Amino acid sequence: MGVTLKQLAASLGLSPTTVSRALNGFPEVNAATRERVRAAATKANYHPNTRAKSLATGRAQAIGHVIPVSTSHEIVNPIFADFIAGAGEVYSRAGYEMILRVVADADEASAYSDLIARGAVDGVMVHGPLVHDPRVEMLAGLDIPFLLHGRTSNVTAPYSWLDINNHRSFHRATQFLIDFGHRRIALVNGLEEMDFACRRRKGYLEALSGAGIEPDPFLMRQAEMTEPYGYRAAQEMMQLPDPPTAFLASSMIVAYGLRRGLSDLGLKLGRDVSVVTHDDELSYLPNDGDVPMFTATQSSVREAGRRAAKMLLQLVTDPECGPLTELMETSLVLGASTGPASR
Amino acid sequence: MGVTLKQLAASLGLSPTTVSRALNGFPEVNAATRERVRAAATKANYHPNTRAKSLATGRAQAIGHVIPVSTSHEIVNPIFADFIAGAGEVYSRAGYEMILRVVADADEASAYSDLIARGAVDGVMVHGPLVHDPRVEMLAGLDIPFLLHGRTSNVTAPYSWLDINNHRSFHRATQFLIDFGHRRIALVNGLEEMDFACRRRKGYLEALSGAGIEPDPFLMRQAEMTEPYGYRAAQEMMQLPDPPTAFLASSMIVAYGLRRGLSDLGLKLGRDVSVVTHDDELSYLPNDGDVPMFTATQSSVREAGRRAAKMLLQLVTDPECGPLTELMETSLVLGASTGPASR
DNA sequence: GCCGCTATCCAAAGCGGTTTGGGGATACGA
DNA sequence: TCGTATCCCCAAACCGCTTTGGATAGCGGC
Repeated sequence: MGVTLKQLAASLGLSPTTVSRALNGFPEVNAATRERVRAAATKANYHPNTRAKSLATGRAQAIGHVIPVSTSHEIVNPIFADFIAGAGEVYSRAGYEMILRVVADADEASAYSDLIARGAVDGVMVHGPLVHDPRVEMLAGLDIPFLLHGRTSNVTAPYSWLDINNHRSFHRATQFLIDFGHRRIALVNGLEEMDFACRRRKGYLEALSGAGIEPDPFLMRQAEMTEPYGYRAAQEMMQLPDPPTAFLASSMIVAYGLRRGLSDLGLKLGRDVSVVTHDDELSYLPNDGDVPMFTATQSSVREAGRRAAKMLLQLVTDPECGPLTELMETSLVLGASTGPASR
Repeated sequence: MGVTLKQLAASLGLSPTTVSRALNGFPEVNAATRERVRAAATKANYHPNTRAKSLATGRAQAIGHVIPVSTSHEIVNPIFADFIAGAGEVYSRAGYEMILRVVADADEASAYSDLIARGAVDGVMVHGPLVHDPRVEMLAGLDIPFLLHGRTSNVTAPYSWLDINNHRSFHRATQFLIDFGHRRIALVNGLEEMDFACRRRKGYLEALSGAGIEPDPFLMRQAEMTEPYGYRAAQEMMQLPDPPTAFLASSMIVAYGLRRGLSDLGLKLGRDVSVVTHDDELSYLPNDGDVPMFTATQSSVREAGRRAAKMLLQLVTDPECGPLTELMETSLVLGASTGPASR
């Protein structure tokens, strides 16, 4: 399907060389000829074969994304969709293809090396980094640009990443609740083997200790971020002898669960109990309006995808431009879910 | 990066031909030689270059997915993530790559034809088909296998698709509510230019008319399926002079919104008001447990992704195997959100 | 008329694989 | 001893594009 460069050249009575140069904007071709070639190309709906082109140039014009699916619970992190949508926009505009691999997390390392060894991609995006993540060192030894969405904590050598300031976000959120008089503040976190969750916890703990509040293990949870997880956390923690007066949630989904759990107990958000959540600004769970439903540390994961893609493309075009890093700050927006500690 | 076939052959004192045949399991090569080649290949971490291979064979070994992003509201449909996770599994196992394009819906047609003209893919998956969808006819003229996740209604020529029985699902769900004595049943649907939403509406209307119930335009809504949309629908419809006693929602996200809207009005699901929703079984919004929260027509979109991918691969390997179609039935599971019409 | 330049174009050699069409041993039968 | 079938292996062409290294022609200057 589709005409080839050779056919196009033959139909024009020109050599493939000239046609190639005409279309790629090289100077050594007559302006009139170039126009003639261009017209014929669009008329014949000519598009250069990607595989041939990249074989000849040595550039794949593609970026690889490997999205891990935890074998244990088979959860697909809902933020991937928005992140990828953001990144995809940038790739399309730059003429890059996005190639996606969905793999069980055990096979992730091999998925990367396979992709690279086959020359299928010019760079890779690393999703969902763990606190101790072997992938970074593996990729560092593979001589290909890569960028983490997030960071990892056990790697000393510099690498490129884009992250949000999880530590500061949760420190601020916790401090905000403390300022409102809360002292029993629960943390309903994601799995703390994930780097982002670990940093959030640290921010939370630091704010508590800054206020002289002893952390209570009964008020800290970690799990995959589903709605029922939030529900159970609310229900169970509120039955403690000394229940929390405020909750800190790691995602909107969890916050919805909290809200349901609390409202089933007859408690009203912002009056009886406070909730602050992180909000990735997923398009189908908007937290806006005149007064947002939740007080939230918010940062668009879609925008993160866009920026990360731009950074990675920069690394691809100029591998020497050094490790690129960006720390996005979140904004703490006030919603209806928080209020002063009652009692 | 990575050794080439030629280098590997040279290091073994063999010709590229023999090495290629040894690795690809052709019979005309000595068993001992084959083993020697295999060992050397794994030792050198040899992986054939994808672009070269597919250029030589003429097969791209890749499937294209074009995911549209509505320019108006910039919503990324959350079911994409799970569908793609399911499809991705199948592709990896079959040695196919998944290439993804995220485009504004206006550019969608050109995204497909570009992908195909460049020879980047062997087949394409069509997402989110509309009632009147120009893409199907376009693709039919392009001589490449394609498969719709869903169906479209204005195309007479046969084509391949995998869909759930939206009509029957919503007919059953509506009938179920009618059997419980409900007569004021609201439909909180997705955008009805989408084929799935249109079929759901038809199923709903048919069940109503079968019971001699006149549909009420005030009880029917359509919009992009966000949580606040569900919330507003509940709040506003319950203020009607003759409010609904039951709701039919097109997604879990919308159902969550309904639930919040109703509970803010002091109404309890299953007792004061009934809600039935469609449930795509997204991993982070599980609707299971001893008694699921929502009565739901359910069908795993992840499984749909797996099956669709298998069908498409079948079409790719044997283009003559004719249009393939599969209609998945949903199961109606009873949850805590429904009860007999009060009063 | 010859030289050197510039402006245009082209032939051919890759890129890294697969595949066609042999070709040299070795073994076997006559 | 020769022919021939079988087993292994290889040289070379090809996939569709880019790119190197000329080649040709036109033109002004001496």
